[in-house]
Amino acid sequence: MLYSIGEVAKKLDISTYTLRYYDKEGLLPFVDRNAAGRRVFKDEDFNYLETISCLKEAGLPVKQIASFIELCLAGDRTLDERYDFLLEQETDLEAKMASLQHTLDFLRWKKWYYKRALAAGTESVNCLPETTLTDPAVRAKFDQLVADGADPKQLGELDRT
Amino acid sequence: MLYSIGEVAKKLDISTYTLRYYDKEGLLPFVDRNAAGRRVFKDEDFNYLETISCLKEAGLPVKQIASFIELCLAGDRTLDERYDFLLEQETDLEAKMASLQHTLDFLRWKKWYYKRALAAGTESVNCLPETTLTDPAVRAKFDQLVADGADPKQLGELDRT
DNA sequence: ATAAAAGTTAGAGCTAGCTCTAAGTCAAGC
DNA sequence: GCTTGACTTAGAGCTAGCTCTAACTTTTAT
Repeated sequence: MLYSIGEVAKKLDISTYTLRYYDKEGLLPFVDRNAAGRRVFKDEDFNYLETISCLKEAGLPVKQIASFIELCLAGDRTLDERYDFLLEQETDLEAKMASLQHTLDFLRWKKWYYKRALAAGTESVNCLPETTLTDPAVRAKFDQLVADGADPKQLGELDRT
Repeated sequence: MLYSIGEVAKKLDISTYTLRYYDKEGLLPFVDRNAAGRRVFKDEDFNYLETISCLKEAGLPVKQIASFIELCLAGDRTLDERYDFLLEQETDLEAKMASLQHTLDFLRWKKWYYKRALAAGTESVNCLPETTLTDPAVRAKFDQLVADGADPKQLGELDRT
């Protein structure tokens, strides 16, 4: 099976502009051309496209993805380099996810903070007297609930019955 | 305690340029000025700065963060809006993390793929005969190992003794 | 045979998020 | 009193990643 750039764009739900931009940046050196100079995608190209979209999702800049694709096309002598590259991306992504988990923890603490404020009708229930500084005891209370096994997501959940 | 823009920049490990840019974009309306017009940060401002850096980490555009900060300064009448905002960010971030988990799964499958290729000395062990299409049976094997309880991270780990 | 749809290139334009420069003010140390 | 360094503003400049335009060619449908 062969596919035009428009068909590929539709399948991957991206614009033909973007695909041509990727090609220009060296992400699609594997794409063939027909006699008229039009891009012709093959079934096996979707292997590469899947890899590209994965690396993009992981947050890699286009140039780095291009150099990985280049390694792929260079044949079996770059197998170890490709493995190392993927290992590095795995490590980076694990770090990123850990960081996002902290961000999520923060959002949940703040949700609980606002749930308390809503119940009291005022944010000041969470603050030290006469200030807008968060009362460390309030934060400690939240941490304690979580340490005692409460689900941080549900702790901040509002009853809207 | 009061802090200059330079001190805050050092504490947060960002540039003073960036802090002024944030101010220009409305992220720091809470920062006071001294008689000479210089920015003066208070201890309680770090509450906001922590929130800002959390929302940035979550991937929110600066303008959206600015509108949340505006809500915060508007007082108790916006408590419910602020709660809803955080709830939405939590939902979005959960979706994002799920998507990154898929990306990580893909990287680990590819690591295993290359581990196999390295062991054989050639990528073709993973492909259908006479093609560069990944053999579905190879992929299925990996999925089976994971389904049987193997750690996808360790499956692709290389022995480098 | 011709009109519409889809492809091609080169290159301009756009947005977000910084990052820096220029010209000037202010504060601290010698 | 003078230099050094940190601050101020307005606005220019930069990069990444698209996104689109213009001018042209090819393919498809009527």
